[in-house]
Amino acid sequence: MAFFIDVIIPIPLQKLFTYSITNSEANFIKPGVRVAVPFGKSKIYTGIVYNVHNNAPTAYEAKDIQQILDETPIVNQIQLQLWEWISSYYMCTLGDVMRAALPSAFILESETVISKNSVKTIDESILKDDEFLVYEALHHQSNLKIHDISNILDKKNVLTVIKRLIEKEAISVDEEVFEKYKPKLVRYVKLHTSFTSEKALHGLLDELSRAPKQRDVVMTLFSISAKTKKPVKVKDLSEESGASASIIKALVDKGVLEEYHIQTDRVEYSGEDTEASKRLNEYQKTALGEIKASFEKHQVTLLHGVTSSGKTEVYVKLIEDTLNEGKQVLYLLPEIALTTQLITRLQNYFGEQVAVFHSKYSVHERVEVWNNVLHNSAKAKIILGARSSIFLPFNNLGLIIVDEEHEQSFKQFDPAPRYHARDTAVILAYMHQAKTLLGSATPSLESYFNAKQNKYGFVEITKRYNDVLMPDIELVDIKDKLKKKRMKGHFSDRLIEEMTETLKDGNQIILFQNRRGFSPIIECKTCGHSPQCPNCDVSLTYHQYRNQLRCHYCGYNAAMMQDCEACGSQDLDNKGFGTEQIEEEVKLLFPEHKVARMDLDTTRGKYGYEKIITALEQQEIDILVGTQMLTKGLDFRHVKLVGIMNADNMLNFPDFRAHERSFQLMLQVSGRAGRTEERGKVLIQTYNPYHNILQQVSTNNYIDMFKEQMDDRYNFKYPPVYKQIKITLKHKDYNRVETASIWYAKSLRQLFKEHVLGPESPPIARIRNQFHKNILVKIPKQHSLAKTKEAIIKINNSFLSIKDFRSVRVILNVDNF
DNA sequence: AGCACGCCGACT
DNA sequence: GTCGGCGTGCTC
Repeated sequence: MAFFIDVIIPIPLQKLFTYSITNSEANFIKPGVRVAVPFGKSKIYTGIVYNVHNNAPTAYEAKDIQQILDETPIVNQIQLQLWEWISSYYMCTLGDVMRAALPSAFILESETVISKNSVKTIDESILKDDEFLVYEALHHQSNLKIHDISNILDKKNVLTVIKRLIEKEAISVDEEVFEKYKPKLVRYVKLHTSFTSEKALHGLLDELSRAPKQRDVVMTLFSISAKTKKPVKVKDLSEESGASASIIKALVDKGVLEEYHIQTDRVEYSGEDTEASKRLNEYQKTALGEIKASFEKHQVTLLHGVTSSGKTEVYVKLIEDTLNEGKQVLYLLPEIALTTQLITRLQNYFGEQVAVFHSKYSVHERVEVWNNVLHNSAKAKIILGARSSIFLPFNNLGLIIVDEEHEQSFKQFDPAPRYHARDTAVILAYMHQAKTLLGSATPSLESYFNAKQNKYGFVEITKRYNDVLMPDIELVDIKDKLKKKRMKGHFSDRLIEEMTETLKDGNQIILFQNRRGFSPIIECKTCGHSPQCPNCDVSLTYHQYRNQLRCHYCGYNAAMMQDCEACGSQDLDNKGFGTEQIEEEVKLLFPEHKVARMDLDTTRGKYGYEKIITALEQQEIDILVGTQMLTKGLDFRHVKLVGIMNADNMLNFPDFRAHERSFQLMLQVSGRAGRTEERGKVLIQTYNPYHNILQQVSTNNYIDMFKEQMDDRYNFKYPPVYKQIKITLKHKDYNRVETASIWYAKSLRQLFKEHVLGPESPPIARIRNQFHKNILVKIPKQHSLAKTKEAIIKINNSFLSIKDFRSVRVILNVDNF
């Protein structure tokens, strides 16, 4: 009987591809195994086996696979099921999901390798200039990659040159697949077995008496292995004995020492013994009990605990319980909250059972975590990770914790799969028959709504840890202050007053400004012109630290000009303000205090973020100015004052969630104030202190905010009352997207009537020279989401069959919030 | 997504 | 006249 496999290929194509395999391969191959398959004319891709069957395709001849890459599946059945769910719910291909799910080191791709034709030498005079350049390069290097050749010739289209060279039989090409992951090997040494007897050993030491350095090394080796009773690393031996690598090598060459390698993990925890988890206070204990009770009835439970209420301790207890049942735990956090602080805290409790998985890890490290989870290793019982860790190969999951559940960064916007990690986690937990705990001080409306609807269980902690009071929040009317001339730059007299007071007591201050850059916009005072990005429809932002103008959308940058490009006037003005300018102003106001800034620019690099945090922790910084980043993961005892420089720019953001987000953001930032006995103080500067959201923030009234926002969501048919799908069309020609989007919206409207909004140009209509158009489909709760998606896919297919529209890129975004 | 094939403008 | 631009179609 003939055997075939359906394979997922990591390209955005809807279909699976069928390959033929031999009978003996069929014994080996199981779903979830990687195979290398030929695809198209010359490429070789890594595919994941989806299933094995005997149905020969009728319309075409199935190709043979090139090789099997794994002995056992690296992806399990539950994962394949989850991939399936993501691809159908978020309207993307399985290939898209595969690309996002697997560490890139698992996805091998072939590369074309060019080498000189060794069989015959050719007459160089028949070669053209560019051909000769390549041919000559092959004299120095045995083989070249496509990439190397484009460097040599300094152009991108090199395929024609290569083709001509093949015709002239000067070169040959090969497709090679490279294994990207290499296990890390550590060198160890031991005494050669011929010296194990007492007598041989004495002989050896005598012999070495004339080589004291070498003798030392051998003696050190003895003492280390006697002390640790473990294999001895070359590195340790050389450090301990002070001997250079060459001395050790001489001993190995002599046959005195024997060298061997052991594969080790790159990520290893070598901390102190685990400490017992803390005892919970009364409120935490009650909450824990309630969560457990809630899990009896609900698969998902929402934990609403005010900032600093000690949610983490409650999580720790739940994790302990789950580990005792012998199950794995996934602890999801937004990327920026994954700080060393939290990692160390959990490692103190659970030691090496904690594995961390996030984007700053190298591909190698990720493969190791993946394998540890796959083999249910003791090193990966608890996974602490950002959104992509939902893709790890869990086989025995008992609990998923989604901390800071309201965070927007759980949703992936680009590229596909545009999944929401919190919602996907709920599905994943369901597939494992596991429980999900969502935690937040400011839950998202949708989660709170689900809890209200009794879809989720609900538990609250209303008191802060150690009964610390909630910070005192004061609104400062800067419109009034401005009128009364009580503003110094962007600082009101109230804020300066509180800052002075705080600094006098030796406490720290955090200033929050929701915008980066020095002053986003440069404007000519004479003609009103402001420099624009050539690729996007935005004004360029001024960045003082490099004295340049930058575009936040495409990365374009230019040197800051001296005079206006339009009229030549030298009178240029800064409009708006960002973190850099606040930092400058603070330095002028409080010259004797240490000021630092935390935003995307200052936290680049692997440890940029940690450095600032440590400095603040050790009180090397008195005043920290920053953006969003400040809201997460910081837990400092000496921050007493938090200043929100301008509440209005977030409230006025054109998005249906702007109010909800502002509320969450302001409360989260406020939560940074006064985490110990002393009560913290928060000042919010605004032009509109009577704004409902600000009133709700200042009274910490989540319920009111929820009710009022939900009314709006009902009235304007927004989530969580309605579901929504956003369709974005992109093209470099404005007229093309325009007509295309009108066509698309019209087709949608025939089916969904008034539930279709748009097409509309987004506030920034052009990004990277592509014009955008948005169409929004709102789906009432009683409508079937699946049917709606089917209909959209149908419309999308007819859209793509129209010749004029084929070049328009369509992006479908389910739950685009 | 790649990559080959095929048809039109700007250069030796 | 060729080189190289990118619109179009296909991939088991």
